[in-house]
Amino acid sequence: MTSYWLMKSEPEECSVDDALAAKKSTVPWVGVRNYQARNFMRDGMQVGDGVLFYHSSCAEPGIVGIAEVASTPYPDPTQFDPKSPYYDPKSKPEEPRWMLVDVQVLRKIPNITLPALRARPELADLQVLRKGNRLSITPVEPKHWKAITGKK
DNA sequence: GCCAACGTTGGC
DNA sequence: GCCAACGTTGGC
Repeated sequence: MTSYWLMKSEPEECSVDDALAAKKSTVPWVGVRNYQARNFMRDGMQVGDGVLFYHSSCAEPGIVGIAEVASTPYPDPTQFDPKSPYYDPKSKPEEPRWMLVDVQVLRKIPNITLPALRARPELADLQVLRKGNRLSITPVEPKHWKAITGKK
């Protein structure tokens, strides 16, 4: 059963264009340091799941690409790199704390901005639109996926 | 830069 | 296990 997700990325860190420019248009989703978001990647995601690629902390936050989960979960290598901003000294290679998946961008779409998303009544209960939502990965209901992408 | 919301930490 | 302090996210 295919599931759907929304994944936030700061474009200064990894934009949809950066991802498209990567080998196979695929990037490892490094840097998630929130247990709920990690659990979605580790326990919830399947290869082929749909992903809405969202730009956050930027001039025009919104959904900018359609992507999919492109790997099974594996340890985030940046947690073991002392030079990485995502370094986690408490995580041990034999017991990795942070897992990630690869994400493959399938196509770029015209930015569906936050105001545009909020303007659509059928998206009113999309999790990322909820007040105070800070979670960088959120599940997307099939009806919302369909409303946003026009596909099943 | 501000600040609301929320997660994490650590003392007890 | 509680909860205050603190840090981070992310829109504006």
